[in-house]
Amino acid sequence: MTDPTTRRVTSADVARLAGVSRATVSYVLNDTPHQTISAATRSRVREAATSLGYAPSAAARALRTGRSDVVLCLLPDWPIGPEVGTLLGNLSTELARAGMTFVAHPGNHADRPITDLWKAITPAAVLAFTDFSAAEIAAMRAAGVALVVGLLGRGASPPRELEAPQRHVGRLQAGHLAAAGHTAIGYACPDDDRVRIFSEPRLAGARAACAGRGLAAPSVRVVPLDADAAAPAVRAWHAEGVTGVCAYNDDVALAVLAGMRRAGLRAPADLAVIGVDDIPAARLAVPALTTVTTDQAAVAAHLAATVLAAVHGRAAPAAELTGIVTVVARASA
Amino acid sequence: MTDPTTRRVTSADVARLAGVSRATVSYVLNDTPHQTISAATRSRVREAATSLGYAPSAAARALRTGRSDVVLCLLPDWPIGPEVGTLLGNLSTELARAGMTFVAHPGNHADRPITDLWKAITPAAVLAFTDFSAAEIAAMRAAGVALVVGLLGRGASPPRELEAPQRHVGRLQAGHLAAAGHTAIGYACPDDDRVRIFSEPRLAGARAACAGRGLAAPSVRVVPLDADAAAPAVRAWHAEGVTGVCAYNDDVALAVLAGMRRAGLRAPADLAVIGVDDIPAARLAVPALTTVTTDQAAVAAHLAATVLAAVHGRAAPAAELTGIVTVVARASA
DNA sequence: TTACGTTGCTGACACGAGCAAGTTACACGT
DNA sequence: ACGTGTAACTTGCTCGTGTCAGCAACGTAA
Repeated sequence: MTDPTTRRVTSADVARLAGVSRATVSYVLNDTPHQTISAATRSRVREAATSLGYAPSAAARALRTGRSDVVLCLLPDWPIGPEVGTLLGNLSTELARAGMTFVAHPGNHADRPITDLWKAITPAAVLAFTDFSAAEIAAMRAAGVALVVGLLGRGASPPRELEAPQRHVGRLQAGHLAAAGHTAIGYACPDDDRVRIFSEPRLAGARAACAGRGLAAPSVRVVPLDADAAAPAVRAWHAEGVTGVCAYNDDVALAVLAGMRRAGLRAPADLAVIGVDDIPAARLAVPALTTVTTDQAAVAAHLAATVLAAVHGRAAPAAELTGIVTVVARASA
Repeated sequence: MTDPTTRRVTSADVARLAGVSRATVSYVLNDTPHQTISAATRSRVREAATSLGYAPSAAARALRTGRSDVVLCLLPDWPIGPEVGTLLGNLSTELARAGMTFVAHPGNHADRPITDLWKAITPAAVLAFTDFSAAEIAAMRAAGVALVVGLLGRGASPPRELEAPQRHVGRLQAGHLAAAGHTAIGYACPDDDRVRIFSEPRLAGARAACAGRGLAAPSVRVVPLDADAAAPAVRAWHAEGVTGVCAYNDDVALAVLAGMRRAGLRAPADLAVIGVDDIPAARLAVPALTTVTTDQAAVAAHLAATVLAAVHGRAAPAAELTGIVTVVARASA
């Protein structure tokens, strides 16, 4: 497989074949401004490059320029769903348009200190869902990372990039239930502590929506992803008079529906349920699940703009990230 | 944000502070074998490095050594589910253990030619779900990529790494239905052509299982992820005497169940359904969905071993990748 | 005394690309 | 004839690291 005999094609090879100097090759292939190179030479160089299959060395380029055009996203250690998947895809497209390369690193920060990452890749920017410690940020700076963005984080100021839309998700859920006449509202959390970083802002948004309408704060219960385990929580809500439940996401919402079936309750008559994400299973559930969906393309565009602005030394763009969250009304609420 | 005043800490800075030469710093920090360095000097260098917060430059190291310790995975352009997510996570852990760094690039190969990738990153190996063209492979080789692995691909020889387990998925599905006494079997495909690369081997496996038992080939129908749209397909199967359906994945299986509800059929009495992936919604469905699950940790371990072997110039390990797929029997089949 | 091995370190050269500064050659204006 | 300008290049330094060859000092055996 590995073939040590075939040497790498360098710009020197191209220069030799085209009969010019290495500098000229660099100028031509990078379209360096303020350089006057004849059309004939340009095409000779281009031809030589393609005929040799020349590909510039990423390492050498990064070393020389000091920057690397790579944006690294540290993924959380819980399994990512399709929404995060599309977010990453959109982000990649958006950044590629600006000449940057987006890559994601599935995180197992327990397994491996992130510091090991910098001796493999030196990104121009790092995105992460969780917050960084001051020491981690210092380490990244030392390794040459220009920008560090924590997307979510408890009580950070200024609020993190994704904090506002996540809060709005919860606000919309509770608002939808309130608008339908529900006055006692529940909030269904997953039993996985690792998603706290997402569930906390959503719950905060739901709380705010209730407070804004003079309703009692949501009754929070943990709902495992299992019908039998979910049933007690559902019964407890019913007993305390809760008539509408906001779920952390669609999976949890489906668990609430399953628990209701076990408990002999009907949605939305006995308990209305609203989820988040609009996964395919949501529209296929019985009853079809009302949910809240986020325009991932818009989020990606905003994050990309933020990264690009910071990398180029401009101020971060202010954007309205609440209009991109919408309710998908179906039968369950 | 960007602070051009603070210069990067280099090994020369460390050397100066420790009062030794740069070479010594390199030997100490890399634990280079066959180098005799006194314990006193070693600790002086280590101390200087940590006190300065020294982090070696990934670019310079990659340039010098010619290799980069990075394994890049090109993701397909359809949204990835949690299974692929955990596969990536496990792969990352497994490779990290061997000192390699795993990153994933969400692919939109239409948007951007992959060749642009190599001028940002030069990976030691590239994994991809789709097949590469000969030209693409040549381009990667030219850019210094040691190993290229296509995980799936139609009619490739030798068969791709993931081909066998994917076929086995289909074989297990059909086998489970046959064992339950079903003799006329259907196969439910998604309406998204982009997942062909996965659905084809699975369908082939189901076909093989039917043929092996003397049954007719599965009746293939496209089932969109919508109850109303799925109902006609379900009715058609019922009309032609099909009593058991293998679905491409759990989402499609849920669509079949939803279509059955529309058509007034009951599972598993009228039509048994078996999915793939064991997503959370599967166990919460009515009836609870029987499905097939893959041990992603085992797959990750095998892929990691393959990559490591190739990078180090050893032969690829042969592994049995069929025992890691198992049926999760629930109510729907 | 001389030859030789070991310990502990340093000097210098690559790796491949970007870019500032320098060098021709030629045209133009006076 | 002579300075000036400019098109079209080239020379040479630099980025930060790994590593080979070498060098002094210090035994130690012949």
